[in-house]
Amino acid sequence: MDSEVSDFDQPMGIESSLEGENGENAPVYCICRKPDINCFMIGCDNCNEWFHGDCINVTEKMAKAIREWYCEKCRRKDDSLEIKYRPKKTREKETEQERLEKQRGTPDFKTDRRRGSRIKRSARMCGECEPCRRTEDCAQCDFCKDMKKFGGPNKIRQKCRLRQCEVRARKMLRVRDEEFSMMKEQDSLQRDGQLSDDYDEQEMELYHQYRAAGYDDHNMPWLSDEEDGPFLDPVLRKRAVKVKHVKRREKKSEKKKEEYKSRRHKQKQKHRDRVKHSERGEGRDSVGLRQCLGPSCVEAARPNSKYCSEDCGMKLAANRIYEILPQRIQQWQQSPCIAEEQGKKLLERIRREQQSARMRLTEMERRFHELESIIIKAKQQVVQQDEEVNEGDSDDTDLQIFCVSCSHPINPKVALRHMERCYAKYESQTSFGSMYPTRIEGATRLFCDVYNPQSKTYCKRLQVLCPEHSRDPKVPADEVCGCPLVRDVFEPTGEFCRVSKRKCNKHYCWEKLRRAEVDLERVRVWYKLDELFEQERNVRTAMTNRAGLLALMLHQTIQHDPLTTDLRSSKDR
DNA sequence: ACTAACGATTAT
DNA sequence: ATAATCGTTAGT
Repeated sequence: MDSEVSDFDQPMGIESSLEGENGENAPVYCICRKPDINCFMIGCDNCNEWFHGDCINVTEKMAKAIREWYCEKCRRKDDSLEIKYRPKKTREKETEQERLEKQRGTPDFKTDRRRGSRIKRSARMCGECEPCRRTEDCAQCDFCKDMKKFGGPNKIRQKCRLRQCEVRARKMLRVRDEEFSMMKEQDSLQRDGQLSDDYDEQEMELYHQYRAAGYDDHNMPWLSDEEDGPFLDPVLRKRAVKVKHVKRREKKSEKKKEEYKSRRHKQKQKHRDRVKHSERGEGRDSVGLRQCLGPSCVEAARPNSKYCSEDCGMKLAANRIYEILPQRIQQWQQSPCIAEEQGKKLLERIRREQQSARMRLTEMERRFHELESIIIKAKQQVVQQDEEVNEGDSDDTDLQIFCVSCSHPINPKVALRHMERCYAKYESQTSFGSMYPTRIEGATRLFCDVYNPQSKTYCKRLQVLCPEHSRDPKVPADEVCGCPLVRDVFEPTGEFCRVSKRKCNKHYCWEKLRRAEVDLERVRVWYKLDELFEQERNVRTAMTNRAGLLALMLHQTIQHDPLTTDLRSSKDR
């Protein structure tokens, strides 16, 4: 939601008084053009202006139900803009507006796709500053490193420092002072670098680490590049990490000392830091141009690159592959691959399951046809006029039944009929759709698949029991019920119920239910098959990738102890 | 005053 | 169901 209670809404605490400096050049808002922000405000999703709830008669409570809000001016200018409300789940009572929306049809069926095109605004996001506009996490700040996606423990759970709003995020969450200068520098480095796109921040960071660890590319040209991480000797790599940690600690103690000094002094220090960083990071490159690392190339490298051209980079990469790959392939073939064995076993199992699923499918198709022929046969029966079925009817009359859908008391005689209709009534009020039509080859009559242009979805109920898109056909007066009669619940007698279909309360809609039973099972089998196919595909991809170029280049199997080639101990198997 | 941690809420 | 990220709090 784009409306919000501003963080100044609460009584001034320590924190907000600290942040008060943000309001120094207080901007004005709303139709009243006053700088007041100590009350509930709502932002226009078109012009981004903020409005006081009181000035435009929108309460905080109303705003809770609003998903997109547009000010009057914008709405007057552009007719297509209308305030959108969120569909309510277990929220408080429906608002008047919401109900209107509902009556107009299925209100929210994935029609709202404005995310991404617009920056969201909230209590902690002004939506306008650079950090708010940023969409990528920097992957290097402490918050990023904490994130699961960057392999962190997810303990801090704050968003990337570079994405903390300049205006509204808490100060302590924004970019830290001592890191700020470095990041800024990197930013500008990237901006005027010719190959700026090839260097993202992560790579820059790696680059810095690498420099910090004291390697010199010229001694080890093979190990000089960004993507070389995995090739580093583990010992060397460890040392690199250590160096980095030391640096961290130094930084910390430096900061502690500084806390005793004046603020002014601190800023001076910051400046010095910046100079220091730039010297270390870039100084040499900008003065003496480096030579391109391309094989036998004598050109100068392009700024921010190690090569004079893409071509040289590619050549070097190709050479690298020629050099390393044959050795890797040999290594690969030397040791048995357990994952490969397991994969094969898994594939076998999957295939067996596929086999049985297919058999089950044929069986279900057979039953499908069988049922259809039974139904055809049943229709040929003649209604038996005289025998008005009244077994047990008399003593049922004082029994009371309540409909499971509407909870009204109903006559047991018509209970089935009523409940079926009642259920259909409610069921047809909801939609059950998917974006895609069903495409199953060789399958007849499974899903309803009626297209709903409003929600752009296809109905995914079973066709035979979709009350929304198919009415039960009107029963002609002379039609027979025709339900196959059974003995002991399951054993068919070969006879059919010969009561008039309109009058038979016992077997109401029996064809529909029997068809649904079969179809449901067919759907299940199809799902199972689908799942198995996917599994098979996954296993296959894994197996192909395992000995693929990339994997061979990136990983290798090290046999730490030649005596135990196969690390599986006997008890494992 | 500050940070790490974490439950809770919201978005996807 | 999971990811993102907010507000709160205990600990330093």
